[in-house]
Amino acid sequence: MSKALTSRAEDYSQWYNDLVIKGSLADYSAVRGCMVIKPYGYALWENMRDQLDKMFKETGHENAYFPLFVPKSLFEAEEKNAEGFAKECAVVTHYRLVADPENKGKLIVDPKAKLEEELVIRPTSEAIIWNTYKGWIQSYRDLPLLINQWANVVRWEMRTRLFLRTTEFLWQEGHTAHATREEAVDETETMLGVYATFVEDYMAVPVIKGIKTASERFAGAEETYCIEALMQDGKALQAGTSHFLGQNFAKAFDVKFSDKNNQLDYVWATSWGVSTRLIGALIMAHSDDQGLVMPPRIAPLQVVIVPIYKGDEGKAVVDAKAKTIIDELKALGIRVKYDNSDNARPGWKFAEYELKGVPVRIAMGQRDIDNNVVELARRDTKEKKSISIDGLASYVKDLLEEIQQNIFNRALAFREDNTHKAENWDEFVKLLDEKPGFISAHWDGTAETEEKIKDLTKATIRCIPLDNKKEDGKCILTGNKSDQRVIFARAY
RNA sequence: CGGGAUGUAGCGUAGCCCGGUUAUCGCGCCUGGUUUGGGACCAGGAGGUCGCAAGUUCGAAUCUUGCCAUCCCGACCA
Repeated sequence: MSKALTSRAEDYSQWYNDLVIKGSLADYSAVRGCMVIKPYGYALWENMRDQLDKMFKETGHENAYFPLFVPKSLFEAEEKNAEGFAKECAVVTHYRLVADPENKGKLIVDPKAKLEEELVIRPTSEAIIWNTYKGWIQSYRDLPLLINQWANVVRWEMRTRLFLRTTEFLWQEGHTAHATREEAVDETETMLGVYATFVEDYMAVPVIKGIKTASERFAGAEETYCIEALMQDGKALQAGTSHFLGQNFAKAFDVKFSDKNNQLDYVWATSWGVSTRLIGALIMAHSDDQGLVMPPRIAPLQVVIVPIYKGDEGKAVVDAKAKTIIDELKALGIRVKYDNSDNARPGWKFAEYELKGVPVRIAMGQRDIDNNVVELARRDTKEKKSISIDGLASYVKDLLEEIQQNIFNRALAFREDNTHKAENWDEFVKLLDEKPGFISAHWDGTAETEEKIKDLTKATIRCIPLDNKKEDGKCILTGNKSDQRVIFARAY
């Protein structure tokens, strides 16, 4: 079986490091479960972030920034939320170190510098944001309040997984306040749509939009919407969530507004987020045995040009020709790199840029220039052909779009090939072991059954699809009546 | 935090059971040269608290104990 189909994101990273390829996506830092995002990986994140940010603004949102530290008393305010995150909070208890009197050159926490009230490092920012909103909202004229923040958060998980579950991670979290339930629900669904569009159209990863069951719901939410993606090893990955928070936070933080009739009511809330986990999704959805495959729309580099030459004079000739091509590509807004470094030979460069997933590679040498062509290689299909230099830039522009489509179609075909229906328990168990992927099956709707299935098989209900058709059937475990299928899978 | 495994150069490793000169090999790195159309070749070179600490011993990478870290499996999870 190929590496791509057996590996998780962290294996890929390890694999690149094993081969000592420069520019691998991440390294572990000294802190357990944290990651250093190297420039190439960060460039990818920036492209993702810029696109998302644009989409948030198009839907009327603004960015703001709230503090990293959350006083414990604020954190406690919304009980369910606090309870849900309590087990994984990093907590600041002191504000100073002093020299260790018993151990020269070492430092200890100064016992005299104990904080009156502990500070929780945000695992999510509802508490501090809603405490702030309290001062911002008095009237229906202040609503809706549509704010997003780009930030880092810390969740001290028992077990970490590179990209998918690091102790500290980068994300965006939107927090909105509305006058009515309907408007808040609309917002929740709108933002889920934004995520689905982004992940499908830009990351080329097909997703299923759905809602979580009660037991998988975000702590403090009334309803959790999600997008679920399928990785190449047949495991599901929750790629983004959008929560309808009801009036829970407004009540916990006492955020009320006067409506047009001067009636006082609590505001309705949503929150939604995606994180650097999406990078993991990208890696696991598209990579193959030659390395990463970057969808052109968010690829840090869309085109790399590798010159082939003999001696300094030969190099000068190719450099000059390449210059005109690069200018044309840049004029069309294409992210291009010309790698004429003398450190590595062409074959080495080919392999390296394949590992990095650069969608299009152009190789050119004297032979090509004489024929007014270049050799053009696609990362997604590994096809190579000679293309005329005339009109090359627009050809490449079209090709990038074609690659984007092809990568998405391939991932979609994979998902369809690995989505099965199970009609009874035996089929369900057999599918899980033999054809891992999404399983569409009937469930009686109870938390007990869901729990039992999880215990028996490790499969969880990923979501109840939003576009679900009603269909009479029997629960695969209990045989009780069911009126719709839900999506099961083993998940990350 | 429970069960299992592993720690030897930047990375991957041999050696450990059965203690004994200067710790093995490959990749990478440095210098010089020849090369350059799919991860080049030759020659020379640098790089090690053998995870940490204590113990046993004339002698410890190797045996013992403790600690630390990492990985896998659970519980937890964007």
